[in-house]
Amino acid sequence: MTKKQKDKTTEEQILIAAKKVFVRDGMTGARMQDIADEAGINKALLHYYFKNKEKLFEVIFMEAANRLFPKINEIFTAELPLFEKIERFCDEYITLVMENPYLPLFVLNEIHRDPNYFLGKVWKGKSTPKPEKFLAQIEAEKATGTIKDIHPLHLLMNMLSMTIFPFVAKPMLQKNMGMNEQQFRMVMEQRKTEIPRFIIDSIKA
Amino acid sequence: MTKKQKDKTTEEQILIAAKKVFVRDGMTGARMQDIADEAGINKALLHYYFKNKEKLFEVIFMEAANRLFPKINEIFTAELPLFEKIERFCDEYITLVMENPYLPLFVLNEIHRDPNYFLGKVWKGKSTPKPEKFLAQIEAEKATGTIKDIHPLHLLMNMLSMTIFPFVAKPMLQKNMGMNEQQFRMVMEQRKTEIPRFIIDSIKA
DNA sequence: CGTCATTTTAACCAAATGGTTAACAAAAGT
DNA sequence: ACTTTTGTTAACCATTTGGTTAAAATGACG
Repeated sequence: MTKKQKDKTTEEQILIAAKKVFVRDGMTGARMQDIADEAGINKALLHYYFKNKEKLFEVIFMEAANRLFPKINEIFTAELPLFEKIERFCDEYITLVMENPYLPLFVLNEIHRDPNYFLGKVWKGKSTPKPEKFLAQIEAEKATGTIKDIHPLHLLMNMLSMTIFPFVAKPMLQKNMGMNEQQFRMVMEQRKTEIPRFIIDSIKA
Repeated sequence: MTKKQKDKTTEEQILIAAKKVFVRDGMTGARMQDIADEAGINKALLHYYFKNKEKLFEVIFMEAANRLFPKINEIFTAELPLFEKIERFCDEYITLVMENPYLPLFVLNEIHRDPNYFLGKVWKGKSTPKPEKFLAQIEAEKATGTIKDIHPLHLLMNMLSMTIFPFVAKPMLQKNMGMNEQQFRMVMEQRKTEIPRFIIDSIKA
């Protein structure tokens, strides 16, 4: 290609395949051959486009992490009333993750596998979350008497838990409670409003 | 040994080592050599006590699953007022998982890796959860007017999420929010009472 | 066309890994 | 004591796996 043709087809194919396999099997479980097969190409071609497994993984992981974390960080920095912040976060985050329901488990998993890699690659400079502002906002609302005396950190953890956990536990919910794809989507759709309602009911003075 | 001596030292050593390695690296990531090293024995001895990796894994996984699930099921079947049920569950479950903080991620992970294995081995006969009773109890409380009109399934999911998720996200919380082991323990200790308070504040009429 | 860079492939390689074998040590049973 | 069973080890094997090589297509461009 002279400069940059429109058809990155092969590289794109690889990235799509790699994402699928990595998210499904994790860094250790993923096999280069599987990715090659999934992309419909030769295994050597993988190393032609991406030097090695680690490099390829990094691209996929970074893309996943950079999709999940900035949205969380938004609620820390946004200039919005607390309740509205909570409502928008739950709605937007569930919408976001709905497109890739297995991303959270994948990311959590890899952080668990190598916390320092995560710290160095993802957290370095880029969108470093500053919870302080959000926590301070909660303290402020407590002072003005709009919400009860709840510990800010727990409120934050509660919101994140209720929003993210169902995705992490998705296979269990499906196998255990006999939830099919359709039902899962419906329940998560409900949770966009159920979680904020649940939280606000709990903390409003 | 004549019948069953008191020193199952070797087998116990293996199980301790296997648990450590499997929970840390998962089924695919775990290496038999690592387990052998961790147990301070020869690799062949592993296969002497446990036929193969899968068999050894099964023992570890089943033990983990059978530690985590029955407690959840308890809240479905227990004969207790709703609020008390919630309080006791959060307290007991956090206490339980605190002893093995990485078990939830491990189990969730393996269910994700092979949902049918989980369904067949763990869910088969043994302690099959019946959420119906718990959900019915919530409906009943709604009818008597002690709690608001919340969807039972969401209440259940909320409680499980807030209780379990922090353990799944533990490495992230530690690396991100700069939480050390001591702080994590303290926060989880608080959550034993914070979560029930949060829930009850939200749903009590 | 012919040349040069880019893309793609088949064959290959070294290391890692799950698992086996056969021999050896230590008890247990007699 | 000696025979048998149980526990343990070093060496080995077959397969898998990430990665390389060299050659063949493919295409850009004069």
